[in-house]
Amino acid sequence: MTILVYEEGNVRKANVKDLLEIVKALLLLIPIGKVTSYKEIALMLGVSPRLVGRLMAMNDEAPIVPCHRVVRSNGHIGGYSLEGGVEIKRRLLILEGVKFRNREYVSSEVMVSLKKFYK
DNA sequence: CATCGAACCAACC
DNA sequence: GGTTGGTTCGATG
Repeated sequence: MTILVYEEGNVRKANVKDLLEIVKALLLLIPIGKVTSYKEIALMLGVSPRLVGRLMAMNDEAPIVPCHRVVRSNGHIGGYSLEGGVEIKRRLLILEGVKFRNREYVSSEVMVSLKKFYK
């Protein structure tokens, strides 16, 4: 369960459980009607975007912890492993006021950087 | 814009 | 050990 994390020029150990808690906290910072990307979170944590996706899937408190507000870096809606799949994800986002460019992509203006809230 | 291949990395079998 | 994802990037047309 322990993995390596690249942080501020150093490599340190962390376990997936801890990362999951951090990710949850980050997700709660995303304003309603906005989204962020797997990449953004991956860069902040120093892990691979794929792992971020896995962490989302491990989130047992969805949609209270809004893992549906995370999309691909190019705006594509991405995936959703919970009951209902991407359909539910899209519905939740629309419900929150997220604008879509088309069925698969959110509008670029709803992407928000989490770094603003960091530090 | 769309598709493709490769790198990604812990979980799962 | 091989496969599988809630991905990304660069190359190509």
